[in-house]
Amino acid sequence: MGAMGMDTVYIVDDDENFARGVGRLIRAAGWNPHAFGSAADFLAAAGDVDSRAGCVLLDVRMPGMKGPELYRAMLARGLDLPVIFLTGHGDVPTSVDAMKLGAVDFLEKPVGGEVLVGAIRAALARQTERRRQDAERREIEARFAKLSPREREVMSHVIAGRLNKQIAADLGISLKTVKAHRAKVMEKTGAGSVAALVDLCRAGGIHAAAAQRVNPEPLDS
Amino acid sequence: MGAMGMDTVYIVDDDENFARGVGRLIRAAGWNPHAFGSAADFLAAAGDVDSRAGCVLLDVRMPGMKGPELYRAMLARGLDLPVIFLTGHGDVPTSVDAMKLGAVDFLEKPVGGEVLVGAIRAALARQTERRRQDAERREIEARFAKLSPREREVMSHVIAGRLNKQIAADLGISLKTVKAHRAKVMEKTGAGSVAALVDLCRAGGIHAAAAQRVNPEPLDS
DNA sequence: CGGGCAATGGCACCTTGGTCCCATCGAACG
DNA sequence: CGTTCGATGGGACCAAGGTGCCATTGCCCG
Repeated sequence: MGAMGMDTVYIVDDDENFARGVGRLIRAAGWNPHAFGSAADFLAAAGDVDSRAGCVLLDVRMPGMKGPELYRAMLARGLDLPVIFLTGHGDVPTSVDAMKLGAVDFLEKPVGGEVLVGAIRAALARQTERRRQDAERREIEARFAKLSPREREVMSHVIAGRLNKQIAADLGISLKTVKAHRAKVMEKTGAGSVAALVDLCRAGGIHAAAAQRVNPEPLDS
Repeated sequence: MGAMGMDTVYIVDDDENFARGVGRLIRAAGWNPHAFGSAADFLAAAGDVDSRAGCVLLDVRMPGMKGPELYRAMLARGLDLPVIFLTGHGDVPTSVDAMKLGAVDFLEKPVGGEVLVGAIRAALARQTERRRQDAERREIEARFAKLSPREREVMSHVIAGRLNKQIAADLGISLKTVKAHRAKVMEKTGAGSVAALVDLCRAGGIHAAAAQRVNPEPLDS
């Protein structure tokens, strides 16, 4: 682990002098710099850096894999740390493509300390937000993980607004059994009401199984 | 009105020759071009072009208001048509700022016909999606518009998962009255169940009024 | 092999929700 | 001034949801 709760800023650049300078700047700003001399070096260590708060500064022009290529490789393997591109001789198409890909920023060397620190701050803010949402999502999914397949099935009918008797008919089981499953669902998910259960499911990306949804025309007055 | 259901592509560029050429290209691709010689001209006509399907090609360098400035002015007045920037001599910072602002693309002149058509296609697709969501949203809000203030208040408690008797206590009214309001809500919104009502409210951006939400810890087994 | 658990279901009872009927009061509209 | 409508409420009644207690069957695991 790095020290304390400091965020780590990974640097991938073949220019050692530049990396050293940026590293000092980052440390002075209160973060933990970690430099790699090539895309390959970074990917090799990627397994260890994942899941931590941080962001990456990528040099666009490097021997071997270029910055944008590395970013694509990262996304492909689910490592989506926020990326800031740095380049000595940037051209518009490259910067536009990088931004379309989701880069936080695209800066030209030499870059002012203030600008770089600001970009890193933005990247880390993005990362923090992403992790917060992930945590929330996983917390919710942990609740559904406790449900048996049958219980999940009943739940999908409940959040579709079906009555217990309708669910019983659909599944070919008795009313009592539906009530039993339903009670289990409410207990395991911790939802205190149908409304809360629906909220939970929506937040967890779970949707109703083909239900009588909302009427297209409420009143035809 | 332009002809048929063709999408309109607005062009804001002080170079008449360029605008004419691009106009021909756009027409050949099946869209309806509409050129303006300056940002001021475009904004003057903006009231008429709003709410229609389309996108805008903005020249970055023009006498008077520049492309990015115009884009900001558009956003400020709620005119958020998708924008594609075009420039003769682009620099990286400008393109990056434009992309951060939400531009669909940032292309350098001279631009290949294929590239421009592709960018326009992407912009129009973005616009179509935005309009679809807007329409959905307005359809849902139309339902809530039919509710009286009191009914909306009761509804917010219902989607918070409160029982009728609790709502009655909260609002200081009788159980019977809550039932009456609740029935009106279900009738006017066309929601066939509490689950459907919750869905409708979430889709319409309506949230519950401070309720007993979901328990933090479902089972402490 | 016995215990635990998911899935099933019956019976009884109580709480809630939903829906008829009805009524009053006040504000807004023509 | 009468009508309409929102907000309020009562009574009766039925349907639906929720709970407790109980039982059976089948599977997996130690």
